[in-house]
Amino acid sequence: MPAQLKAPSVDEFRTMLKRRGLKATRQRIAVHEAMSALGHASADMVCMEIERRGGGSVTVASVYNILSQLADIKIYGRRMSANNKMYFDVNTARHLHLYDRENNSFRDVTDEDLTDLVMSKLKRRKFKGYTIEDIDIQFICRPTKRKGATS
Amino acid sequence: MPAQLKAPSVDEFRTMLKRRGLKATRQRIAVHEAMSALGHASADMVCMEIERRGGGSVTVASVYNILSQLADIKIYGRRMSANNKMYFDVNTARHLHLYDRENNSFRDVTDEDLTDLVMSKLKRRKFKGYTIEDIDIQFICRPTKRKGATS
DNA sequence: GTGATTGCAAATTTTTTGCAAGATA
DNA sequence: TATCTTGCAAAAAATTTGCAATCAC
Repeated sequence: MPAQLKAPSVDEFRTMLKRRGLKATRQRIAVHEAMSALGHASADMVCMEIERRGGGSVTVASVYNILSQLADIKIYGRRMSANNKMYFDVNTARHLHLYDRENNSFRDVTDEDLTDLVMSKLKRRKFKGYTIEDIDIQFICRPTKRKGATS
Repeated sequence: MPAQLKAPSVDEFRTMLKRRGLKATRQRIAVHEAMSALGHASADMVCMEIERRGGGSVTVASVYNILSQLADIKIYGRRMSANNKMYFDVNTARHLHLYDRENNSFRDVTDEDLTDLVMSKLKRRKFKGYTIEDIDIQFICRPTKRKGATS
């Protein structure tokens, strides 16, 4: 079963911020704690998660700004979802994704072999005029229906 | 060089519509002609393309509705872009994509081998609770800078 | 203290919806 | 003609921005 990758601890996160010259504000820490719990989330999901855990809230606008700033400096990753929302990924280590198109949710999939395979095949392909920065592999799935399933 | 896949001709498109019991309206044909020229596009891009080629315009709202309807019945595909816009793909045949993150544009990449490889590897992986419907492989690229390039 | 950061509210941008008017089969 | 479609305008949803107030260092 594909386990979720582990997110950087709050301490590690603080260090990452410091290294970039960013301040460890209550809001940024709250966002990271929410993201650690969620794995992959959109701004409003992060907001709700922060509320849910109590201890002060953060404006949606700030959450947006924080998330995209963290993604810009590659502490988080960006994921595009089919429901017109920007999702962020707490983990930047290379991995694949399983996208549940019904619930618009992501799960991590680790498969070194597959990634390596694709990468090595790739070396043989050059796309004129472009530099490949990353490869995104995603399994588009639907939850398997089963009787008696509790939604 | 990765050639763009060929889109269904207008006649083929008419047939596809008929098969689904949809009427071949001026607007739908215009959308398809624009999509054929563009390959991958968002609603507003389609709108502009329709204007550009003259011969009557179509409302953005209608373009949205037409595109998503066509995607729902799998005549078109949906692509998620990094700029928070829904892109549509005139072609539904399985293929890979090159995503230009600078211009937010897509190009088709055909690579039977790679696709087959991934598919066969995949058969060995089962994700409990999910049915895999599709695999999305995308190369995230940036245009290679070159001197004297005309933007 | 001081510059970085957030809150708030308002502006943008993208997508969706309701319903009358218009077009297609 | 009967129904499916579109236009229009307005609503909803998602994201961005400006600036004063606040906080971390």
